Amino acid sequence: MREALVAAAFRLFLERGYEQTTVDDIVTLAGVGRRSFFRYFPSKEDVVFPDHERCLADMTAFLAASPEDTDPVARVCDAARLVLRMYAENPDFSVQRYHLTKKVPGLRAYELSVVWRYERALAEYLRGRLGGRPDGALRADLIAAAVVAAHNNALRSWLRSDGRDDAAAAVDHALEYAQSAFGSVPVPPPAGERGDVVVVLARRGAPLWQVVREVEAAFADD
Amino acid sequence: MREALVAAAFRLFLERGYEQTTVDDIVTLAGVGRRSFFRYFPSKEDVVFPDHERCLADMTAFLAASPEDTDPVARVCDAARLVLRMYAENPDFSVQRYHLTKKVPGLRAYELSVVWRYERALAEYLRGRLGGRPDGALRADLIAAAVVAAHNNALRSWLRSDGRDDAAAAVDHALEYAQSAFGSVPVPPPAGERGDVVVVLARRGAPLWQVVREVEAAFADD
DNA sequence: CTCGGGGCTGCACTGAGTGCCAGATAGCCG
DNA sequence: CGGCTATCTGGCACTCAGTGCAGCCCCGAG
Repeated sequence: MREALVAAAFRLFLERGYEQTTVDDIVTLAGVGRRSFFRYFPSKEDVVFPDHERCLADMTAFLAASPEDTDPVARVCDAARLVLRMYAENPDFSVQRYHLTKKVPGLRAYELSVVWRYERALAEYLRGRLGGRPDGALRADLIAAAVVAAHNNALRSWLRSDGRDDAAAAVDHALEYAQSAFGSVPVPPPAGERGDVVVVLARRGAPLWQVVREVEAAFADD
Repeated sequence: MREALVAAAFRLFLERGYEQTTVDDIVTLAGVGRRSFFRYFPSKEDVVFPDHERCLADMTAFLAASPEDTDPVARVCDAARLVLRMYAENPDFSVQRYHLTKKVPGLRAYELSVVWRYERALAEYLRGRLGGRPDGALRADLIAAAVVAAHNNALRSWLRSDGRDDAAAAVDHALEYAQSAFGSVPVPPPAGERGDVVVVLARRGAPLWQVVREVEAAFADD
């Protein structure tokens, strides 16, 4: 039933556009009652993202099942890879949907709210792990945002390639980048002790005052 | 006219809730025709964010007017401060709206699409400045996402305080944090030369392999 | 005074989403 | 086999957001 509705909807969306297709069109093509559509999909937009609800549940379960001693940043990166895997499971479907959401503002808005829920899930997990730290919530939000942005960047470039590029490699590269930016917030030092590796990086061209601030920030940590 | 509609709308929204208020209610209270509402606001949601369109235009103008030799990361941070200033100009209005959007999913979704447009503006500017660099687009997206997340984190904590905290100080602190994470992508070295300051930072607890990768990345830059 | 244009209004219409009830279907028990 | 219930489905009527259209008023130009 769900599958029949999704199939009918996408046929019509691709054929004559999203806004030119009414829910009545979909249900008559699928041969079911109009009321049943809204039983399976709370809104017309939901039929375009039929598996995100399940994926979000998978992600929260994955995060909830994290061992205590894993690097939380690496863990949220792995959580993001879960989403990519969902997209990669049906490349054709994902590419079609990409072209649809690219040109329909309403769908773009809906997608944003979906992405936002993923980001909140990551941020909540990170808040739990960075809770006591100074600026823990701020760090959590920043890392979640960066991980999501890296994931989306890789995902979109994969979708733009019509699913031909290597999605996993692209997302690995992008996430490594995000991880490197926040490499300063990894596994907390074993209780009681404090980690002792403190080095400073500023790439070519960084103004000196920034480097100094970095050093101060590193030591002001606790 | 706009102001009358916004005032009437907010009175009703606060009094009996957003979804319990119809557009007809608003226009009868404001004493104008229903059709005029949709002349000023393309949708019911728009009346809740009456000044974002102008603010977005201000931000794009601000970015377009950037001198060539400014640090692009600092520039987008300043652009974000523009948005905060808009919120801070009408603290009461902002706080009321915050409580409204917090509990109405439709408004939250709308807000996300507004925030997304700000983020796109920042990312586009950064892409222009980081264009040639390796992974320029990826860096641009990451920095934009982090800056927006930092701004939102500070903004929300200010809104939760009912406008009593110091918004500017909070956002400065949050943005400095975001800036420090990406301090490695500042003003490009003067044409022809290459900067020579290369140091490495890993805060306490960072695994060594990550530090090594940072060093490699720093030198693989060009 | 007349004419033309811009803003305002009312009206009628489409389409999304909801509540309600009736019919079908499947499974379970006697 | 018959009946009973729970769940799924279909149809109907309704609300409300959003749009196109046509008329209206007001105001300035000639």
